[in-house]
Amino acid sequence: MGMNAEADTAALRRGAAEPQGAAPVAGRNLLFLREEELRLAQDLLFFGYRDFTAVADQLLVELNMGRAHHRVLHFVGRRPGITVGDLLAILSITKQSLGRVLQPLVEDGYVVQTPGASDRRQRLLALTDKGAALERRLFERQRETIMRAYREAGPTAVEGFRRVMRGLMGNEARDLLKLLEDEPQDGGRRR
Amino acid sequence: MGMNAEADTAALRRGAAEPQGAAPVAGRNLLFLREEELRLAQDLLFFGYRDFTAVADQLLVELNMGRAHHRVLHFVGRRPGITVGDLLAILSITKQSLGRVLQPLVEDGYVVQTPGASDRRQRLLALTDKGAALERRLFERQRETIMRAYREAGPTAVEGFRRVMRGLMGNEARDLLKLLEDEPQDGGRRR
DNA sequence: CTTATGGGTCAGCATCGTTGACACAAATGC
DNA sequence: GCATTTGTGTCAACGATGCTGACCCATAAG
Repeated sequence: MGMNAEADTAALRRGAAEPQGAAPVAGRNLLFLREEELRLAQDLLFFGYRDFTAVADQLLVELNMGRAHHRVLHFVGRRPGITVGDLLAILSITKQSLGRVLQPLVEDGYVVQTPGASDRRQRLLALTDKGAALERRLFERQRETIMRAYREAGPTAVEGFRRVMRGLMGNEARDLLKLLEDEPQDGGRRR
Repeated sequence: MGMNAEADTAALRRGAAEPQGAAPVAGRNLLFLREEELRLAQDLLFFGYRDFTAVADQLLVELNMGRAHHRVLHFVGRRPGITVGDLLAILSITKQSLGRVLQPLVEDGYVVQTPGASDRRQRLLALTDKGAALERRLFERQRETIMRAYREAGPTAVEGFRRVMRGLMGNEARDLLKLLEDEPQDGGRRR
């Protein structure tokens, strides 16, 4: 299964009016770049993301929390010891917006802040047991959704999904993603 | 680098893979269903969707509109002649929330409402030329993003991406998606 | 010692989602 | 033919989550 259709036909790129209707699927050159296919991608992203987030939202409502809380729990869980600054970069929100969500999470004992060892201005974030437990409950919901989608689609499709999703990101997001994927327990974030 | 105990325990807790009891895909391992892989999926969806929507947001800000406006323009453009009720189902929001966005779009001449032929209570929605032009400008932005991702990933990956995204949706969303993919039911422009 | 940086916080505002209640015209049922 | 249901609009109030501007503190760096 060859991937990589690097050859870019300028005609297709510029959305030259492709024939609709009886488009042969056999050839599968760069047909997947037709306008209709790209519009479909918009739809897929909308519905997919909408339903993916919806499953966790149900639980959040019961806890009087919002999606913003979930995002914090998720990324702090992903990267225990993360700095506030890095978290802000990941979420792409302002300090004030984060504060409004983070503060209650700390007060309610879901997240702990500890001064950085090398830089005591930092407040390194981590989940408490309580926070980890909640994050896990939220994860279990989405896990079901993702697992079903992955299992039905199969490994090859999953690999393709990953490639496309990475491609949708900007360079900055790709770097942030690497941060999350790294194994080191306490990545030496230099400043 | 001070060691972070919480990081270690969290990492350990996450380590174990657990192949679930479903029938294995013929001859293939299910490693892509490990917890770490599923967490990665969460990250990918977050960053991917975030950056995908961000490109259009820039333009929207200049026009004093929000993402909600874009969604309406998109789906009305996808389905000219769509009823208010169907649009509500697609967006999964309330009549009131839609009204706040739709009303200005109509007043500013981006969308037109025409009484239904068979049911005159309905207000069938369609884009005006002005609306179609705006929707196209927004689309062009996202088109670049999707096109790049698709081209870099290749046809096989794109097919996989589609399969996974469909799998993430609930049944209801899948039905709605079919509605959008159906042959255009006339009612307006098509480039 | 001075300045830059990581982080917090107050005040106010915008967007976009919610519920509840009510209005009205047209379709539909009996 | 009248009662009910349905499709849509709308008012009022509230909640979650973004934003900007301004200012503070503690610590790091030069």
